[in-house]
Amino acid sequence: MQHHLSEQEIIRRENLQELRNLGLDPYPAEAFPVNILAATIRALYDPEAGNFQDVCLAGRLMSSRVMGKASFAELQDSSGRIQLYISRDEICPGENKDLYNIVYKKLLDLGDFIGVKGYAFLTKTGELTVHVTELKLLSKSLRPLPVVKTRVNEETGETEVYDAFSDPELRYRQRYVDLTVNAHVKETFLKRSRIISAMRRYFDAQGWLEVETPILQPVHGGAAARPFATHHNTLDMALYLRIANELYLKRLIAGGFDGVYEIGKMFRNEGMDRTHNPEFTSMEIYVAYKDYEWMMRMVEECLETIAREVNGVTTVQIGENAVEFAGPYKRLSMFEAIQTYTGIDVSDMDEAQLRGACRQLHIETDPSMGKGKLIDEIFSEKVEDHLIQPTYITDYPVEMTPLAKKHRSKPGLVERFELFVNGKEIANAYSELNDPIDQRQRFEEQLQLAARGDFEAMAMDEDFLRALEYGMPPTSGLGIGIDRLTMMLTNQHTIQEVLFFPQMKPEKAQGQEEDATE
RNA sequence: GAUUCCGUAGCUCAGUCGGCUAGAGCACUUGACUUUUAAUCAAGGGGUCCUGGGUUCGAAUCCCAGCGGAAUCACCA
Repeated sequence: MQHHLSEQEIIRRENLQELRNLGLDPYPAEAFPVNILAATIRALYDPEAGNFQDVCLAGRLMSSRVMGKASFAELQDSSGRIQLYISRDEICPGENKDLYNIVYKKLLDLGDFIGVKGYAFLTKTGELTVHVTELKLLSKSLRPLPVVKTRVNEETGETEVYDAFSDPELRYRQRYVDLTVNAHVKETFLKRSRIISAMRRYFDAQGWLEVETPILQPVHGGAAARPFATHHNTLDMALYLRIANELYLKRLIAGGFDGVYEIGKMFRNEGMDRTHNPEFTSMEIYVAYKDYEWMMRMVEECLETIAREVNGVTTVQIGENAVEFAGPYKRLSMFEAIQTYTGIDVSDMDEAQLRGACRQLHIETDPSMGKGKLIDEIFSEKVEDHLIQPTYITDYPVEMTPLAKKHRSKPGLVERFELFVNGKEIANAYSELNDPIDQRQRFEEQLQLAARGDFEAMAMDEDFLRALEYGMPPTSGLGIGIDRLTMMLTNQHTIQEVLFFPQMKPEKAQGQEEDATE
């Protein structure tokens, strides 16, 4: 249904028709022979050499200052903006001045895609400018973009922004507008893309294989979370959108691959906030014949490489903190960390003693919590916030971690680490449990937790157990939350700022059917 | 899910002890101007004050409900 047109939209549609009446196609089909980006000219123009004398570029018309028979305008392409100088007699060499007087001055609107040919020069105020010799409309814009203006304050030297397009709802719902008018937004997403490609390059260079595993899973396993449920009509069976891919990747290690990794979406039917979106991107990797000690060294090298490739340096400013991603990272066992920040030694406590410790620390508990969960509560309440510089927390209680191998020397613990940066977990890794009998027992303990009311307890996966029974080599596995990592490396503090299209409520509540899934 | 705050022009925002025709800047329209740059100058148009009820002689303003959003808190990455 057509929305109510504003005055400015009506004018743009009239301009569109007027262009057609003049025989100009507002949406021409043919390619435009772009040969340069604005940023390239800006970086390499040399007034002495007089280079860039035959440029052809295209983008949106973002501002226009008409001064009679000459105009200055700004063109914005994928790389940024550059000023245009448009002189009437230059683009209209003959008697007919319509292209300038009518098409350019009256029928073009801000936001239109145009193509120009011309040559670079410096104006007498020193602004790098493309002197336009040819001008062509490439695509008409029918809605006005927000006009964001900036000025450099001469006293402070800071760039001041006027009329910023800043409403988060509008920015997320209309990301195309956000990307067009807010240059820093584009920068964040470019970095996100570079983070993923740098990670992929690093893994590929080690000879590990990128794989894809099912998103639709009959048994949701590999993590503690509530899934989205769906239904396959032909098979007439329940399927779940994956909450993790861990158990499938380990099947592939059992199948004989030395290293496999997957970068992909996971789906969890849980709350949404500044750090959680229902679908998010995770990287999981499994490497045979390795352990979690080896994995810690690998993660250090990998993150240092990524930080360097994305930001050029290994130090990242995250809010108030300068975080150093070059390894080696500090290591603390979970019990050491709790002792350090609470003064309490929980290493030998039973469930009742742990409840007492929680009371002492003013941490709420409920009866469904087992020993592992109680320790986890103390840790997240009292320790996490202190872990600013990259820190490995190692050796978790076995109750918390049903898929990790028991510690080689510390009874009751597993060989697991999580990496914390700026008070948040960004990686989780184990020496993977490959003893099928132990694994079956762990699943059974999870079933008991589920019976006590823990919704997040894992389900038994018989096929995975069958794979382990055939045999899986000793393996170390790692998961990294790509969105969280991106937030850190780009200094963004909401997940919505690193997702192009964060999940939102429907735009119009009226006339929308609510799904009866609650 | 809980609490607090917000919703006025295309954009950013003023405007509430309830009171005349709801304002500003940018954007838009008309005109002037051949090296400007938040271009300038002159004139002009543009509003479901989120929606629906209520109180009142009178509601953008007060009350109730709803919708949408933000922040903080709780849980999962």
